[in-house]
Amino acid sequence: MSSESSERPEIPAQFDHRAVEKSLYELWESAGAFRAAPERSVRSGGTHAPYVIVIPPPNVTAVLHMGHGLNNTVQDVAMRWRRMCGDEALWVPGTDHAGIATQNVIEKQLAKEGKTRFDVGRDAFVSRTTAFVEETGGTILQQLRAIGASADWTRTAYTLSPALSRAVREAFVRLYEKGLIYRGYRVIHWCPRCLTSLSDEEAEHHESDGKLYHISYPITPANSSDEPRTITVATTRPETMLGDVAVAVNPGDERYADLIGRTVRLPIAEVEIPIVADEYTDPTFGSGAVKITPAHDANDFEVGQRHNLPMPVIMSPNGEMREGTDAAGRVPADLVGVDRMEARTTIVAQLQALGRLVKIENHHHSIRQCYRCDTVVEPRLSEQWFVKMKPLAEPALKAVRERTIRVLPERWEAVYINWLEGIRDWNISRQLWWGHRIPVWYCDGCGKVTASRTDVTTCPACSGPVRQDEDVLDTWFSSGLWPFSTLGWPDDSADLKAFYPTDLLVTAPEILFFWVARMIMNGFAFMGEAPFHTVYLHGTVRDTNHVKMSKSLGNGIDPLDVVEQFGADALRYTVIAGMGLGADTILDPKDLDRSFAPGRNFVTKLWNIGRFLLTNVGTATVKPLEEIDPARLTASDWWILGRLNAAVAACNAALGPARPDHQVWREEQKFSGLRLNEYTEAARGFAWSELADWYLEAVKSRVAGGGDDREVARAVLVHAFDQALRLLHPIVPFVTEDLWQRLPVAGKMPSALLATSPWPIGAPLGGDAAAFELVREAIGGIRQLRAEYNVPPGKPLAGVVKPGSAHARTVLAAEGGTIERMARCAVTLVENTPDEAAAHIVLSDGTEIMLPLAGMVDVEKECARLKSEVENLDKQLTGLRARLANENFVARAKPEVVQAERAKEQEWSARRDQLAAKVIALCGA
RNA sequence: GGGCGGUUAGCUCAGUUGGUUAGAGCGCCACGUUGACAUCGUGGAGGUCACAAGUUCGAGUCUUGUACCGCCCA
Repeated sequence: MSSESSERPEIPAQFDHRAVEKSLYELWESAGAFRAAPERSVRSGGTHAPYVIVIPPPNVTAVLHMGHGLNNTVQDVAMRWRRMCGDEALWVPGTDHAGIATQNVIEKQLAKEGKTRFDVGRDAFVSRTTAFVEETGGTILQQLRAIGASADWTRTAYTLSPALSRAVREAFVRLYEKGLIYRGYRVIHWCPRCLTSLSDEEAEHHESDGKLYHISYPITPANSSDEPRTITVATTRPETMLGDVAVAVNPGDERYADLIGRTVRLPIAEVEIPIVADEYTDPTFGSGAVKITPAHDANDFEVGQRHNLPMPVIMSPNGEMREGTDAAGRVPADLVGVDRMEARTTIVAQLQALGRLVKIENHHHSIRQCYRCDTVVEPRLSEQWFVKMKPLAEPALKAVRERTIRVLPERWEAVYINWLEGIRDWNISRQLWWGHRIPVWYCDGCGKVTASRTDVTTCPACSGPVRQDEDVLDTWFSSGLWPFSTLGWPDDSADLKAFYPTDLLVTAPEILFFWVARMIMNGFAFMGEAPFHTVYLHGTVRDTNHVKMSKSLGNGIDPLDVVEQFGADALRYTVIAGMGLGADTILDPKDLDRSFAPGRNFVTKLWNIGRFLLTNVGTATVKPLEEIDPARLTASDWWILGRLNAAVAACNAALGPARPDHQVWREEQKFSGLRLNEYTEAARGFAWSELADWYLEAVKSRVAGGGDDREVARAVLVHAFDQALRLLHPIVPFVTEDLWQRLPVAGKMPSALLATSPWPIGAPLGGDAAAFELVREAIGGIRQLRAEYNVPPGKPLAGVVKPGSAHARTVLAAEGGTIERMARCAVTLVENTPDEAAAHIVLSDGTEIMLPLAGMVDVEKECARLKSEVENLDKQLTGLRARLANENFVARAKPEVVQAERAKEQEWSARRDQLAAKVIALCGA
């Protein structure tokens, strides 16, 4: 035995993720592997192309769930891939102050103490919330480390930090100065529970089975002899009738033509309101007459404006019936203070008693609910700040249409364009206390309104006292600045120069409008450039019933449980391998073992490959492949190097291109890349199905032996494994780094990390990678016969082989040992196979293998098997020949297709004849 | 009501400009521990690509329609 046998390293039998993940993460972090340096970016005179991702900032109160797990794993795969490719990779982490969500958390705390925020007051409330965030706010970022997220933590951002708050003020004031922010009275979406207005996006549509109430309003007689008449209106919200100011009919509707200009007496409220003509009224819906409630319906508001109608508000902010602006005398005493839902029941009963209720129909429609608390949204007239969106949307539309920005999967581009084309102004006022207070000051003395980057204490016009707007900005206003506010904007910072624009944005389609579109608009508005060139929208994590996972439904999976049980790598591998572009991820919260089996199994397999390889290779330094004389490489060596090249190419094709060549995506590249499942399959297939299943087996005896060939085998083996680990590192960073650290590679610095090692590059191949395919086919054939004849896998066999060519003879002679070991079958090369009772197989190149299997071969069975194979080939050949006989095919198909079909015909028919001859010899038929 | 998407193996999904006998993982069946790995190995079964019509030499792939499911918007 050589001295190296005593240098077998100790490798644990199992990869103990609990013991190593934390220390590996600390190793990366302490080495600064995730830290980006602006001076290295080519934009700042450096030599590295920057590759930047800004994290979709999780809510500061959030804890990690599978949605975060998936989202951040995708980003980390991209980051680690680009880092290894030599980019100056920057992943900016951070959190979002999440106005409504965070305020809700603190309000719930207060409720437990029997208090409301109004009891404690604004300042105390904000202090309390700030303290809460300081205490718990870093939780989710800490949790991201557990799944291996390679973010640059030195750049951790927070939307409500002083720096980012300054960016918010700058953005607000700039838009205000350009006239793109204005204040106005509108019917907005109001959440009576959160007590704030919502944007269109925050008021979500939900299908619901409601009722359509038909109510007759008595028409006021023109004179005493006038017949009593009524007009019937249809509504889903009868309680709003107290705020009715008109009945509208379509001007072309003959049924009502003579009534236009008359008035009706509104029941219950007992006020006189006009009948007006307006195109808005759909004559085919309901009765063709519609009640107009301008303060509680956005469409009615517009009708009201057109006809100069009053706009009485008949509900209080918390959704109780109450006389508000312009509503004096409209709400009867018995309804005051009654909740709007209860008021509906009461009013319907009263209408019935009055004989005014004509009928009630079932009506399927969609109603808006608050995206935070699901409360039915109340349209409500109020004064709010708005962003004028049309001018901002134009460059954002253009960018996608002209391929500066691509959205994957492709179908979301259509959704994005459709939304931007119909964009409406954005209500950015929130009647909350937690958030960026609107930087506008009012002077009650002279009426001056001042928007300012710095706090205003006295009126710039009259020096009188001023008061700041009470409201805060929509959280999405600040997150919309994220790609540049996190890099130091509005300062002309080194980071901004080096890293803006960013590259990739990874998120869920739900926030395409909320966030992605607004970042794009802001990118153009404030930076003059798109904030990123690629938007990658991934699917949703669901349970086996396809229900979205959520804490409240109890069907969630805690990623940290998964990490604890199976390791971060298993979690990552499972979600990445199973993720088609834009496809949902289905996991079973009741069976984590099964759900995460793909990842767990793969990590175990990879560990075992490494363990075997390392113990057999030993600790002595392995020569780099370049120092090995190519003439010494065997068929299996060339084969695995060829497969490696193919795997590298497949991984690159699945992942890239990383960025457009010249700012704009070429049409043919626009939707390519980021096929993470394909990438995973290519890397997995190489490591498992090729390296482990074939090469490792083929090379075993060479590595166990001694002499020069052992050096060759060690060099090829370690090279192939090293490259495999690199390909796999972005997916399973921990186990690959652990194994890679143990590789006895020559010249490797002790401080070297796989995380910052170069991504594999395919190398030109100097030998025949295909020769070994014949060996694999021979082994497969023998194994198949073994299984068919129920020959135990352990029982050695002796086979006779007639090579199909001189080349095959050479290969089989050289690799006979491999076949013997892998198929447990010694092979003897012959000129002609004897015609005796035996099991046969013919390989694609015509090589015949015969296993005598004395006493085991059932001649009848073997004949049947061979005959069925001949029949099968005949069937295939019939189709193939028909195609080739078709003049149209030969004339119109591409030449290379025809050529391939001809070659196939040759091969199949030769094989068929060979098998048919076998049948005659063996079965005499 | 408008728009978009999906329907491929028992399950979850791939399938690039139309071109071999449509793939992977999990699950299933049979056999198997010769120590890298039973979280494994070897072999295998399983699909008229939702349905109908059309274009084409050729359709899972393109066109139209139908059914069912889902998403976005009003």
